[in-house]
Amino acid sequence: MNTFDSSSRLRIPPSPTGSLHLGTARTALYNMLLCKRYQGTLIFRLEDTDKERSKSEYVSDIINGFKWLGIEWDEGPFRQSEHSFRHKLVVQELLNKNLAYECFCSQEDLDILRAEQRKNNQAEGYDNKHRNLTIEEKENFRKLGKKPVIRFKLNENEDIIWQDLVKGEIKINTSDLGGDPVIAKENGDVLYNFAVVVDDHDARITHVVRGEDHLHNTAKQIALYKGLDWDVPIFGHVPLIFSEHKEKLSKRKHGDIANVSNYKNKGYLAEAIINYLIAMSWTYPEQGREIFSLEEAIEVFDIEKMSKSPAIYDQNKLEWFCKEYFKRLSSEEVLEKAKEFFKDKETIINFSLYSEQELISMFSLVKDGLVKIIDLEESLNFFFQDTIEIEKSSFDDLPQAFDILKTMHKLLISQEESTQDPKKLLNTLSLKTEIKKGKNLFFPIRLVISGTTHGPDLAESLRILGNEKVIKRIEKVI
RNA sequence: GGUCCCAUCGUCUAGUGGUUAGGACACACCCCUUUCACGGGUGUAGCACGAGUUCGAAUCUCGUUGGGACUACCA
Repeated sequence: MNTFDSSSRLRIPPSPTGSLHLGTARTALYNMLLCKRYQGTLIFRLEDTDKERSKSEYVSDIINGFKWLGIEWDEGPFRQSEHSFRHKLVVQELLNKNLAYECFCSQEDLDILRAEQRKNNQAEGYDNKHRNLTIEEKENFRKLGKKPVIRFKLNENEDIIWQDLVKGEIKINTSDLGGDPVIAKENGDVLYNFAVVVDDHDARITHVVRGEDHLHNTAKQIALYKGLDWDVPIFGHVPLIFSEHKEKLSKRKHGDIANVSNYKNKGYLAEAIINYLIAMSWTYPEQGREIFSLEEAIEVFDIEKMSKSPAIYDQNKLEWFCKEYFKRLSSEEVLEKAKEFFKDKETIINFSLYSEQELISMFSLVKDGLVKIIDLEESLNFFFQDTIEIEKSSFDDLPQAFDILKTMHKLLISQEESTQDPKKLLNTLSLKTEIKKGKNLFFPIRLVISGTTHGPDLAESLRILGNEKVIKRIEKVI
């Protein structure tokens, strides 16, 4: 059962009530994959019916995030708020058809009702009390200064059934939907479940692919489609991204990892994020294939092969993808990306301190194993620092450390040896000091030039740093 | 509480009635390396449980358990 073709119209409908969420990006990505594969049309719509919470800064964050990731759409961005006139018309239509009604229950009434239901172990929800208010009753409420919300009349005890693209048949009874849903607030603003139906219908959306947290909304929305006598789109509910504690990833609780801009700001590779996001819940048909481009995924992406269960966000796996992508880049490319990344940032990395050739050598030392551009500050900082801070105690477990350094200093000063032939320098040192174990020879030198025993290849590092810097650093210690 | 979804190594997954249950990440060990990495190799580790259907069940059915989502005049 493949329902997609070139007449398919899908959508990405983020809400600008927060910055771009990783899960939003992922469902957008799935929608785009499907659209591109079947040459359908992708509509971008901002769900900004909540005027209080929607902010223009979030709009640009979301759009920038999508652009950065390479998520493209065909139509839009549209704003749901632009359709408010149309929304009100449809509300009126529902009212006229007696499919919706005015409800004067106050928030307090509802709270009391819910508390009561909870106490009695009943399902919480509105009891549809105001479904059949007489004209007089309504007038009385109005005289009391009460303003109504509009509720949509759900058919009683009706099974809403649909064939979900990823979950299979799903059946939810209207009596389990928490009472007649409010479609328009007291102030006339329409609510999500209503606006989304009108907008999707007007945009001639054929497939709604979204997170499984919308499962119950879908039942409400199908009821609305039916009430309005509109064609019901095909639905697909993809699994959620979980945190390591197996709960829905949220920006409030999980901060940076849920925030797309965080990845961008730290210099992650968008291609790696995309690959990880796809691979999270879907497997490339070729056995064992994990690394694939967006273009390759578009060729073969299939929503029916989507996992049904949530994927736990795995930083290790993400970082593995990141490393794989950096490995596939040349040193020159990584250097270019770094220059671009650090361009407007305050950073220790000063590209004018070394020649282009030296920079390329430097980057080739750390390129493999790099997760994100910002990590370069840590792995490369010793090339740029004026003085290296070293804990004196670091030398404690290294016998002959000062012997090595003094010898090295002498060799360099006398120009018997040079950092430009680091292998020979190191060899001579090993012979002169009679140190066999590499660690005892290398660690003191590492400490002196970088302040740490971990880092890029020592010989190459010495060569790039050059005699002058190395001599200076040794002199600070001996 | 109610409704719905989900269930293969710690994690992501392959598997659609007959497999020594495969791969990847992570972890451990070994090799390579006069250091650090990279790379290569090996290993530890899984079908939640119980019935049923069947000659045969990770795979089909039911139940149990566990986890999650939803349950707004948010989206």
